[in-house]
Amino acid sequence: MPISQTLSALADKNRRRIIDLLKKKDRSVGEMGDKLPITGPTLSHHLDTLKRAGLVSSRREGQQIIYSLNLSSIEEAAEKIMDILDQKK
Amino acid sequence: MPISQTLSALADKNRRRIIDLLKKKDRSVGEMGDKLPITGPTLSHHLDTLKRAGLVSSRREGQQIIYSLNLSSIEEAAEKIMDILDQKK
DNA sequence: TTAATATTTAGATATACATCTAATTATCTA
DNA sequence: TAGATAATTAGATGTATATCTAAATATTAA
Repeated sequence: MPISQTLSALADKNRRRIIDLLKKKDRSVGEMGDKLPITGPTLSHHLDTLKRAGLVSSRREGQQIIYSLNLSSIEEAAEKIMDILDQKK
Repeated sequence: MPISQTLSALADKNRRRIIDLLKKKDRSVGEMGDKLPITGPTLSHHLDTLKRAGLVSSRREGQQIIYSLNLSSIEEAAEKIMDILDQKK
């Protein structure tokens, strides 16, 4: 995944709040919407951004879509970012 | 420094190239300009962005402005980003 | 003090993005 | 199958940003 895309995805506060919510457990869009100061469509847009950046995944469960953190991608992102910031590189 | 600002600053490829150049040694604007595919004014704008994000500092030496990495801020940025991505948080 | 060099600032443009309301799609249930 | 619920898509708007050329500022040197 391009690092620019990962960093842009993380640069938005509401998207970081989504990531924080998903750290605790997988959640439906509606459940996250209750905890965020944005409308459903805006939340949907942010989830799409996180998904295209590879940071989250989704699955349908009945009427709901459940999102979860993509742990391996988060790990990979952390490594790439450390590479940028590592002075000894 | 707000983490959003740090991440936005790092999200641009040319700004990451600037950081890479400054890892090796302090450099003047002109020297960096020779190594980047952008005009002087665009470079100046990126340097300003990095400076406002606290990632670089500058000093005048004669006609030239010399930029350097702000190592403590880079360290702090790395910690904050790891906090975001740390699943156990 | 005039000319040359180095960098920034001003102003313009095109693109990306965060947000909203309204409309659409998908699923479940009565 | 009709209505209710969940989520996404469409379309609009305002703001931010990456880029450029041209102009302004700061320093040095002749």
